[in-house]
Amino acid sequence: MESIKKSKQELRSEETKRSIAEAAGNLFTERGYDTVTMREIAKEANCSHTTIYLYFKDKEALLEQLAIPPLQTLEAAFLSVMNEKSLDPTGKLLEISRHFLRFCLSHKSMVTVIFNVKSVRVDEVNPAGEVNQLRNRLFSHLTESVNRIIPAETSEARINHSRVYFFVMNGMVSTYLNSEEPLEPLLERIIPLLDQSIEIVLLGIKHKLEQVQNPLKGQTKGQKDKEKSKKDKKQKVKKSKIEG
Amino acid sequence: MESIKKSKQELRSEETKRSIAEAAGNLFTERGYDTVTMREIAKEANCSHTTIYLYFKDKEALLEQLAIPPLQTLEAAFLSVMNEKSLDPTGKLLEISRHFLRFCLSHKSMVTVIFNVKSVRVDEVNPAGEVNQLRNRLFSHLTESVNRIIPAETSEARINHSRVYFFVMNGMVSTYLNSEEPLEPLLERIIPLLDQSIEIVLLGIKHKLEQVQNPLKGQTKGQKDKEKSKKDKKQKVKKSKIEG
Amino acid sequence: MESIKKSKQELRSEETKRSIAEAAGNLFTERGYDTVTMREIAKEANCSHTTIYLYFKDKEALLEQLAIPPLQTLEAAFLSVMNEKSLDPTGKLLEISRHFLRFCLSHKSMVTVIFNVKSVRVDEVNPAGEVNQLRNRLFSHLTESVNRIIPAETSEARINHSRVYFFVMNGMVSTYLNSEEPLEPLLERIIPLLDQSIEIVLLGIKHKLEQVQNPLKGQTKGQKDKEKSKKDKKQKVKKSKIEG
Amino acid sequence: MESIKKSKQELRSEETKRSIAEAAGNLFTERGYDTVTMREIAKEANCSHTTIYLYFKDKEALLEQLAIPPLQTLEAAFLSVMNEKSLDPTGKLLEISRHFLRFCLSHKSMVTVIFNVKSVRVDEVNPAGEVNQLRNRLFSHLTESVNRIIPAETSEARINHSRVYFFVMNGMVSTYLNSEEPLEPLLERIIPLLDQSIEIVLLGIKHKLEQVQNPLKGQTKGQKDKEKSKKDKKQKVKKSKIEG
DNA sequence: TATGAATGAGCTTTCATTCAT
DNA sequence: TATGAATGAAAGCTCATTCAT
Repeated sequence: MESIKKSKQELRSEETKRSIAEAAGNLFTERGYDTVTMREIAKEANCSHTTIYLYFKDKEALLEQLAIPPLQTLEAAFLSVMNEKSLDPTGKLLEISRHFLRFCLSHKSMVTVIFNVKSVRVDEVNPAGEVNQLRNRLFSHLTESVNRIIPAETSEARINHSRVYFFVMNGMVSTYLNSEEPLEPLLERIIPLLDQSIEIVLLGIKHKLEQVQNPLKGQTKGQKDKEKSKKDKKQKVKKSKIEG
Repeated sequence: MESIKKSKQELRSEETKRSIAEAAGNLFTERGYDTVTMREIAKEANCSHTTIYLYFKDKEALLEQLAIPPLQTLEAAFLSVMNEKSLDPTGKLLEISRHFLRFCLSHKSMVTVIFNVKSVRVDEVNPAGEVNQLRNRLFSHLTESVNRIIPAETSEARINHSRVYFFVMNGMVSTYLNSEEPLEPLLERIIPLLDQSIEIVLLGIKHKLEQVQNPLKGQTKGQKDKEKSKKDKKQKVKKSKIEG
Repeated sequence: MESIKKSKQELRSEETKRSIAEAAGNLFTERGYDTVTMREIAKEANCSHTTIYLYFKDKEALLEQLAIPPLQTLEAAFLSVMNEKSLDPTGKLLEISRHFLRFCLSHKSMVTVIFNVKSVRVDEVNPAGEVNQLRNRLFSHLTESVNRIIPAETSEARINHSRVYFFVMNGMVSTYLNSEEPLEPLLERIIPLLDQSIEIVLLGIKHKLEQVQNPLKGQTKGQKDKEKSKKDKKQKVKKSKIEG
Repeated sequence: MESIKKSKQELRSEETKRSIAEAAGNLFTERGYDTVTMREIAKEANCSHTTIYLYFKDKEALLEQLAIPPLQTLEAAFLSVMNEKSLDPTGKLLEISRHFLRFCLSHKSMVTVIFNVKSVRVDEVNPAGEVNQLRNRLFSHLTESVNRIIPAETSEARINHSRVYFFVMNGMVSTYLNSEEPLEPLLERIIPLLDQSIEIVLLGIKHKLEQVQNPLKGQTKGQKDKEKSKKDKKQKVKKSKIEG
């Protein structure tokens, strides 16, 4: 597409760049950004460490350029699922969530480095502009997918409820981020957990909403107790300042 | 109380140690153990980096001493709540969860450093022995508190369901860990979110169990669709290998 | 011989390594291993201290690599002399001693660092294994060369007498080790001193042995006095505890 | 003597100074100057490390002040022996040599630090003035004691011959300086070696001089061979440039 | 394009020394 | 007099990065 014919040199050059990116990706993923050295990347990529600087301005740029394509691919996957006619909103949310979980666990460095605002310094001239934009779009896709399912009450309630979804997602990613289990078996094992968790959360939200609309029905003893104890909750919160 | 009179020197010394601990805690939290330097800690604590070594053997000891007492206090709080006669199991879980959330957000360094297994190297001779033991006990207290609520089905189901609780907790902590909002207002704001999230999860689990026991009742359309779509889920998982 | 053509880079690299080794050797010699810093070595070698680490794993490795090849060359010289048919035992000892003195004064660092047991730590896992082996072999070559000359009396007497040789050698090395005179003129000047000293010692030993075999002949007045004074020597030794 | 009455404070102060000096002396002796820290000295002296600075300007001054009294004592011992009527010159030399050896081995730090010119910086304003003067006087006493024994030939010959004595002394000190054997047993063991070595050297010198005066008598085969081989000695020296 | 050589900044840690009480 | 608190200088070493070929 881009060029009908590439000289051997060009091909070789591309291959070098690709192998550097692959090596860096693997190492960042396995051991995080900070602990990986340029020389290690070079060794893994079978080139000199100085060669890396021919293709990437510096270590941080390497990380960024490494991040953008996967994020774009992820967004494409999100959009594809959202436009899938054969799935209902819940199905779409599940599928998107699976994509998201898989992405985070297969690009570990991105979770810590890109999703943590701090590490991508904002004090530079638009250093991670594209990355940030992508990040924001991804989150809004997720939010939208959740909101399509939860019946519209007051927008405040809806927002609060949708947060539970994010907590679960964030929690799953955090929980399995440092797992040493190989990716595929790990996913095979935890995607059912993801499905189940989302199912539970949606079910919980549904019944919570029903409860609010019809407060006398379906309460368990625990719930009633809780209701009672709500009176002094605030006080409890205060009391629990256990640390200096 | 502790001592009637403290010399000015003693006070100064205590203050220095305290400010070092605080600075280290904050910095570890924000940027992790490895990337924070002793000189940075010293700068933040308004002292020379060599002064740190007067109070802490080395960087690792600084981390450990930072961690142990709060963790012990947290465990004491856990036990106190668990023995509280006036609370039902749900109330206990809520209260424990609040303690846990408050702890994580007020000791941010511990979340990244201690709860992430990697950072506390395991290849050394009992490097963080006491820390690890504490950590394990805390988790077992949480697990137990959850299990007291969820009706005993198969133990597998129970374990899986209780995981949702952990995902939510972990997710909340991760979400607000980097918040720059001051601690107390933040907690004031998000503890209702915590209560609500746990409530939703427990409600979801309860109804999920009922569903399983009585599979025909109470299904929503979304649920049925999901059921249908389960057939090709595995295939989907395979298909979604979107990255090399 | 070794390679027909060397690139400029190779030459530069070799020159750098050589100048580092030279600088380190000189400084170790003058001020000992511990007090010399990597930065000082670098300054003397006209390079950055980090450059040293390109050529030597660490400071200890620098020391070792500095020591082994010269020690091997020295042993080769020893063996060559010892197998030289045209020299009688005394001639061999003289020649070997000259080699030894030249070596010590032209590799000053090795005298303090290698011949002083302490500096090469023994508490590590075989830290200077090869160096120690070489060292031991060298000393046994020297011992053997001395023993070929001194007529075999009781082995104890022989050992004691041969020690005088070592004291002289060690003393000469110590005396001229810190000389600032250039090596060649210095050697030109002191090798006659060495020859003379060994000659004197051998002559002394010879006559001492004769004396013992035939105790009445050839005593000087001084000797007789000494003999007399031997009675209270032990007491003198005790008396001479002049320091607390 | 110095003051008829000392206040309790003065006594206590002197005691502190003494205990610091003792501690420093012990540690310097055992482990050398560089490796001993001020805090260690303080610990050994049962005081704070800051207290040391009340009595000694700095670490180097501590070492110096530590050195002077023993050196003075040593000189006094030298003079006492030299004035001893009951000893002949050889007996005096032996006794002085014993004192000297004992001193060096019981004040190890002084050997390396004071007898090695380098370590006592000369670029300061008379930093070690008294120490240097003492040092020089001690050496001249030794030289004189040797010269009283060796029959006066040409002064050049005398000087050269007397050097052998210094080589032996220097060699013995160097050899046993780092011995880990306790001092007293060590001395008990090596003072006979010292006596013997000096005896041999004096005997050797005596016969050497006789040889020179009467060159045909008393040559051994080895000596003759050596004489023969002298022709090409210079050439040998040249040839033995074995190192680059 | 590619690389080996070289470096400056910076890391953790130690130590002699000064400050303030 | 005596001391705990605090510090600057400097150690060995690593790493991302630039230079020269």
